[in-house]
Amino acid sequence: MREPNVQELKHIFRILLDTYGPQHWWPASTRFEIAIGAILVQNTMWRNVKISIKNLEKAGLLEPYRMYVASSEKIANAIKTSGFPRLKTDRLRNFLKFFENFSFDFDEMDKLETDSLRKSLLSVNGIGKETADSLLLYIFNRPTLIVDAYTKRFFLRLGYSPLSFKEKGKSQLMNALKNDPSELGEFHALVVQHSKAYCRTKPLCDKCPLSSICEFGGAYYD
DNA sequence: ACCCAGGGTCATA
DNA sequence: TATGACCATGGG
Repeated sequence: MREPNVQELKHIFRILLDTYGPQHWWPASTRFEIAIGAILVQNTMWRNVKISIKNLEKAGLLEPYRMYVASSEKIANAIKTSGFPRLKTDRLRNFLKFFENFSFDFDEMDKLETDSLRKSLLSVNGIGKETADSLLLYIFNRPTLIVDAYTKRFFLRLGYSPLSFKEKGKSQLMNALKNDPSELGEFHALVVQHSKAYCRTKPLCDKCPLSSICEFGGAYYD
């Protein structure tokens, strides 16, 4: 077991990009919509989140202050298709309460340094590491490597050690992607796309575009 | 009928 | 630090 070097990482990124093309993440028309979607998509398929967002739109709640003053019941009803409706309603409200400290203005949040912005986001009950990093990357355009279950499995399947996505490996990967938020955002989206297609818990290694460098033999899962 | 999804929190050891 | 229960709907 070893860690990937910069050349290998660049190669992997190139294959993914050539195979799947740009993923155009995060799919949303406003920054507020990204924040809402990031909370709703927790342990949930994006397809069901889209329905919830449409429902919020129809209910006139897809706007910070409108959602802020809306009843929990109204919100929960709109986001039902995303699962955990009561839990996620609380999380949305927690975020809005936090957002109020910045006058419901993302530009105000953007004034924080990345480290303190990340800590601030993590202080919200319902925003964990992955959600915080998604917001950092896709709302605030900060260079961030998002490490989710897919990412971990992705590197493990390729034969790399778990260190690949701890601090040291993260900076290595970020270097390979030039610390560029645009490329980092693309990479995460590509890993998710690739995982859906070939690298689920039950892998589909036939015709996998990474088969030439993947050491996964199908003998174990995760 | 069973398993999983673009997680996070909290209690427990 | 590291598991496990829990949150709940929709699709394969």
